[in-house]
Amino acid sequence: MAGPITSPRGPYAKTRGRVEAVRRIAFELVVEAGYRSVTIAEVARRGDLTEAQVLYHFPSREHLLVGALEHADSRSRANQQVGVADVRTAVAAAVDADRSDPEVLRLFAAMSAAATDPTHPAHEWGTRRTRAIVARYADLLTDLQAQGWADPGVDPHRFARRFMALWDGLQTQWLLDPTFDLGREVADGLAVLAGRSDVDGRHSGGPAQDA
Amino acid sequence: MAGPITSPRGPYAKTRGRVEAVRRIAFELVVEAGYRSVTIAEVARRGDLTEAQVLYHFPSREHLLVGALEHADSRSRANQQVGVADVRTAVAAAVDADRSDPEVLRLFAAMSAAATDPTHPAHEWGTRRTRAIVARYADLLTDLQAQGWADPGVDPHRFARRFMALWDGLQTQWLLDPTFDLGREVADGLAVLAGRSDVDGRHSGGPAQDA
DNA sequence: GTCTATAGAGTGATAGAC
DNA sequence: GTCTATCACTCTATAGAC
Repeated sequence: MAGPITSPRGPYAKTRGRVEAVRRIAFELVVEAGYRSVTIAEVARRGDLTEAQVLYHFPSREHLLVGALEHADSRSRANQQVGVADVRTAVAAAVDADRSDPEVLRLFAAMSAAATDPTHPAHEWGTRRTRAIVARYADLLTDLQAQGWADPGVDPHRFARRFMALWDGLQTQWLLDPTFDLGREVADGLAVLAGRSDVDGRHSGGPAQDA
Repeated sequence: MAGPITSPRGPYAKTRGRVEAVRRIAFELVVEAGYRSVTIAEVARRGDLTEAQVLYHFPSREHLLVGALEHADSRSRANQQVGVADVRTAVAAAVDADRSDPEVLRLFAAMSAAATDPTHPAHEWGTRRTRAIVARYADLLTDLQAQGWADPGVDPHRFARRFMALWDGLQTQWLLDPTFDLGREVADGLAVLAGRSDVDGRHSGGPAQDA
């Protein structure tokens, strides 16, 4: 796993504590007021540090945002042990958990796009995240196939890519205009991509509730 | 259609020409060096304007980027009349066209995420874009159903949401790590979402060429 | 390794001239 | 309506002290 990207610069250090504290402050700022409100000056104020101190540990504002992201990752990893008992309800639950902090989702969306540039500080974070998620979803499909829920003809890796893309894309649409049931759309999308022709995307419960 | 968001402030004006020129300059900067290189100073230099002049027509850097986006939109609208003869090759062709300017795609991805915030200058652009695309894809599915290519049980509006989400998501993944065939993935994803169980996502050509 | 001091570039707000 | 002038703030790079 190789540790977080914005790690302490040296092996000694007051740094460990500082860095952790700053990450938390940045994260809280995101939750409270959105990532656009995260500024070096504001983080310094809240942490009772000078701007130069913050800047020493996080060489740029973008690094600060990556720090907030990592803090969010470590937090949600705790809640992440969803049983695979019923995947669709598990997915819906995951969506619900996310939905309570839309500003964090916004940060994820913005960083995922920015991370696309190899020179961006979030690049490594984005690469790791994508690899990890694709691997997890591929495993998920394999399980679902073993349980007879998913079509055994679907390739797990390609499924994983698609499901991740679909989830991220739906999330962005939902952040833009939260008038549809994200949990339902993600869950139904999962079923369709898993090759279940019985469940939705089709006949089932009728058209979604938005226009 | 109501005209572009970054429209001239008044009805008279040198403005029309200026604004158009600046939009073009910003767009070209994106193509050449990525959206991060778009700065008020650089645009002013290239347009032989003062920074204050640029700032008058585009009250912030973000507005400038929206301008670049609109320029891109108007450009691609020309090439956009793809026949629906063979959808999958049409999709692949669209992907190819896009792929020649990855920096523009990056701008789209970044702005789509940022537009999510109702106070962001790109919000209206994002809302319009999403509505337009969803409407277009819904029509597309209806056509494909009429032709017997797509499963008639699939709801066009929900399909449209999904396909847009999938395409956007795959594009971001591809920008991050362009080691898979984006055109193929989008085309196959379309088939799966349209309810064609014969085509891919399954048995067909074997696993994709990347790990 | 940690931090101070400083300076330069980029962003954006305002008051007022034309 | 269009633009000049000016200023305050944020970000970031650097040199060097502790």
